[in-house]
Amino acid sequence: MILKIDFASETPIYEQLKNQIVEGITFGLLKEGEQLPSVRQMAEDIGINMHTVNKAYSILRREGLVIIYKGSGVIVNDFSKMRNKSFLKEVPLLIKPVIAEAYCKGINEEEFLDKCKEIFNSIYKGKK
Amino acid sequence: MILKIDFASETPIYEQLKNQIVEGITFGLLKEGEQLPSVRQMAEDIGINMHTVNKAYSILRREGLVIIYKGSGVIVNDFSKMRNKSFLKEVPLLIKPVIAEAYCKGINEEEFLDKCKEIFNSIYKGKK
DNA sequence: TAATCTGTTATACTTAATATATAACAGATA
DNA sequence: TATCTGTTATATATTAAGTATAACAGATTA
Repeated sequence: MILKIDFASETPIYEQLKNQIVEGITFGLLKEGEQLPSVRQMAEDIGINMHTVNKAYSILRREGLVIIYKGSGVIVNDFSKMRNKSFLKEVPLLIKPVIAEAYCKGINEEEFLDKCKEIFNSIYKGKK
Repeated sequence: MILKIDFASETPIYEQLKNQIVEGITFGLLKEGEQLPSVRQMAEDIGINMHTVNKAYSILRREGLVIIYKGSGVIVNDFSKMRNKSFLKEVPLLIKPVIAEAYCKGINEEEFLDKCKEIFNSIYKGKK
């Protein structure tokens, strides 16, 4: 899996890393049970500090997306069986600002939903 | 219009303020041509610094959502005629991480799109 | 005209988040 | 026994965020 960190971005490195791993899992680039590079290896590959990687991994563990075996390594959790209903309540809080800005800039409901559907379609494509 | 700032939030104050004004415009709480409180008045109302308000206002001007008259005040721009096609390209970048996380946590396409539609419906409700 | 409002700019300061750097520790593996 | 794994601790540098004061120029109003 190829990771691209934008060092000029306002988004923190650990968050970019976390997001890309989540997307890797979602879009099928990272399979269930697959092992992630060690914190040191990942840090060396990207050219960042070990602790920055560790921060991303820890967040992923807290969210249940990976399992960390102390002394062994980090593997992708079986999220197909997972169902976190509570996150459904957070979705509106996350997308409301995006929809508001989009609407102000002349983007209508159909256009917005199409973009969402495109993303879901690329998820299904990665799964087949 | 009622503004609620969460001082314990990770989201910066100026960004919360900006988002709530954008949402105010979108959901019809702020009408076109309506004047916003001055940077000093708004700062006093919320209990924050003048510069923090100014930062939010400046961002809104850069995005074309308000017009600032130096010496006079800040008014809501006529965004009904505005169409910023370039933002349509940014939408996937903004919602992709949200969809990815939602999908990992067992939320499917229908559930996600329903949340989006609910938000759009509340926009239409505010406009009628 | 003078006073007072508006946004703007400049400077200085404090706090917190981010990221790095080293080191050491305990569990797992070869 | 080495060497890998994640983890914890400590220290440091940098940057973003927020505050505090002050001054400036344009607009408004008494």
